[in-house]
Amino acid sequence: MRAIPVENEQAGPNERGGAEDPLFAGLNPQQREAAEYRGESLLIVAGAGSGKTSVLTRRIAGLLRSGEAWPSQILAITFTNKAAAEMRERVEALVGQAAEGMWISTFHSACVRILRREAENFGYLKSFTIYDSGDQRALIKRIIKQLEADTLGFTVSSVSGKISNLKNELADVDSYARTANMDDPNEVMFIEIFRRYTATLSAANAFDFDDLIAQTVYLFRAFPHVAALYQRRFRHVLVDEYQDTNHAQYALVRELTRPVEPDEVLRLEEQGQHVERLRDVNGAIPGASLTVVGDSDQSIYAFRGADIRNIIEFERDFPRSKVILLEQNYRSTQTILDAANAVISNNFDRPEKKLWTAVGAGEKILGYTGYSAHDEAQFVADEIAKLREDGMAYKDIAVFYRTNAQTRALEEILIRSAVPYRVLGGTKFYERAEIKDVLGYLLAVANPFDELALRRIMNAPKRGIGPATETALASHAEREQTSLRQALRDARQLGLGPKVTTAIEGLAELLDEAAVLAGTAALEPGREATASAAPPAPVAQVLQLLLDRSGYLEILRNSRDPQDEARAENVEELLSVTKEFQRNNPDGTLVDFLTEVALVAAADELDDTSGTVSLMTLHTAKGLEYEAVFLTGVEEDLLPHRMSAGEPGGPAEERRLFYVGITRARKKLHLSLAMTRSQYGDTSVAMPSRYLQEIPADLIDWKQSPGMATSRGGTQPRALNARRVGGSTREPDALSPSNRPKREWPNAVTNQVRDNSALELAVGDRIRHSDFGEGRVSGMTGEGAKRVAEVQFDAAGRKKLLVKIAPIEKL
DNA sequence: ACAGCGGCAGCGGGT
DNA sequence: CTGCCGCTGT
Repeated sequence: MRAIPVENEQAGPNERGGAEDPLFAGLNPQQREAAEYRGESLLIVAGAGSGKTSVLTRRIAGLLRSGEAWPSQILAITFTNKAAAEMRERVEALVGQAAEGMWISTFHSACVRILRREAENFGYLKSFTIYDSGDQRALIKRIIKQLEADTLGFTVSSVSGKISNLKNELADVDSYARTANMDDPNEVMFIEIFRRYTATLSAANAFDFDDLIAQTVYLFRAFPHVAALYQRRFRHVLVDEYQDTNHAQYALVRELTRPVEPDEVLRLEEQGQHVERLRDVNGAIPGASLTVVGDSDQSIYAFRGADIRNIIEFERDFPRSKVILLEQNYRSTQTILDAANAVISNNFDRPEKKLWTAVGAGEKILGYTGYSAHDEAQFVADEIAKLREDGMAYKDIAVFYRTNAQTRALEEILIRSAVPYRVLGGTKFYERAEIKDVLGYLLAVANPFDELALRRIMNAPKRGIGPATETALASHAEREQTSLRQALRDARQLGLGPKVTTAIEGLAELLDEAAVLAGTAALEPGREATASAAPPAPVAQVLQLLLDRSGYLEILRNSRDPQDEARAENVEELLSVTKEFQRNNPDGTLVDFLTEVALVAAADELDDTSGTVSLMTLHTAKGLEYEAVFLTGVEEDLLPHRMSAGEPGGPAEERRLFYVGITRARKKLHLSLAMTRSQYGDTSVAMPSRYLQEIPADLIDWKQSPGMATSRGGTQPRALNARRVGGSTREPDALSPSNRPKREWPNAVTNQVRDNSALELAVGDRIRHSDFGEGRVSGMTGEGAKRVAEVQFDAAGRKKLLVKIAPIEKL
């Protein structure tokens, strides 16, 4: 993260004359108005790089300085932990210690805080578990198997997607069942799955990610006196990235900013809450002031329910609202902004907005078309080397891609080229099996009703508790109307083998002992007596006990599987995470630790001092900026992604994703693609993305254009942009027949793709390649258009070539 | 109960 | 190509 000076380092000279308030120094007139405006509701439409965080943080600082608000009356909500951390840091830089009393957090962590405080009001324990998507999948998988729903075509991902969408719309099983068509067996089955899923979660005293928001809304709606506590408390609610809010989040914001009715105000007063200064003439507490910041052009989360209408219809939703547009960009060169504006203007039905900058044109965009993903990656590595020679630091360079699968080729080449890099947001530490196992132990201690956690650790490490034993325990619990945890304690009654019985009892004792140590023993009814009067032990100590006595770590260390060594190191890493947690949070409980782990899963605290190139998906890139950006894989079926084609609004959303990528670059933007791309183990021809055509030709220097790459030397470098389809640069989002990429862009690229289909090749043939020179065919695989030749080149080494399009001839 | 295997489905993004 | 599932043999 960049160092955040108090002055706005991005803004140009102050455009207003006169005595300057240092708090607002350097803000342009629109930014300043947005920071100073006072009213019920404010929408700040903040284009990419327009300094919105500066505005938000100054707005907060202004409220505090003028005495309009106490820190505790401010709630600032972001989507990511990273954004929350940055905002906190920047507010701290302005107001110092006062920042500590503010809630600056993500939607999810704000809701967890509320739910933990209020859990006991609606049938949960405050030690509830948060199920991540992996847990959710595991649970759904079990339910599908129980119900044999796979025979009806149900998959884990279809079910979890549907449940998630419903929760984002604030639907629950019952409300959904009321509207469903019960003549449809698939509907009936889905409802049964959903019902069991909901029941299991609630029996486990657990919430999934979507529940965190939805349940908070239900809580507020069902208990107005609970809602009133928060409506009274938060006088200023600020929401970042408002274009990414889904319906549940929107509803939450509405609930939080609702006025408190006079009778509820009286109730608050009876509880000893201070209300006198907040009451209006009618005795009500007016709704909190709401500030939302967003940019509909950067809405890229429709897949998880984000509803762009929330921002588009803000003025209708909040009738007395004010809208302020920030269009001056302090990040990129005009060339980059021109490209971005040109691309995004192809999305129709968007509020007009054009970014501009005072910094000048800058360098052209550099384009490159590789023969393969590796060739493309080599371009990235080579250009990074050049940027280095020109004095750019690795940390100022980023490489973006659409899908995580694309990292492989990039990583291979970067390693080979000795470029230091790190992958942001990839496979996460907390998703590794051994980490989930160990966390399972902690979860089972923190929440004895968490059946999923218990099942996970039952046989990890192996103690001879197989599926049969697990089923026996579960049915015992069912029969006795008790928990799985209690069933473990009752193992002796089950008539299992002596070895297994001892193992189960050992696990039950270990968990009980750890619960006493952690101070969670009293959670189970009837076991209060075992609770210890001593204060809860630190998390690390509890974990150490669990690891020592379960033998988990020991078994990994003694394993002869070489991978287990790395797993053991990961577990040790987790142990040091718990120690670190305790240092930072001396009073932090086990539940606090587990909450942090669940919500801050990406341990990608970005420290820009690391001196590495950053690799990430386009989604991860939002909100970040780099001196130089490589946007890779700009191909049809990748960007726009194949799966977006059938979705309403899909291609438009993919275009916004491309736009987000372009606008991350400060000085130098690179666009690259490959002519062939491998997936599922085989290689196919890739077409240049339709979005490339939307960038004016004179903004891009093609080091190798798609045209050049297909017919060496024959075409003009800018053939790609040379011919435009007459008049129509706008395309409807639906994939109408007249609108398929190939038809719409009958340009040089698609027409010039080489076709060697007829070329006969066999092992042993000598060939000449226009780049790699002469070589001998050492292997042939694949059929028809996917025929691949493996060639041992005399000078260039061994390569795999897609025969159909490779620039080769037989000798 | 469990290791080892072969067959098959999946790579769309994140709290 | 990879990871997961179910089958088989011990």
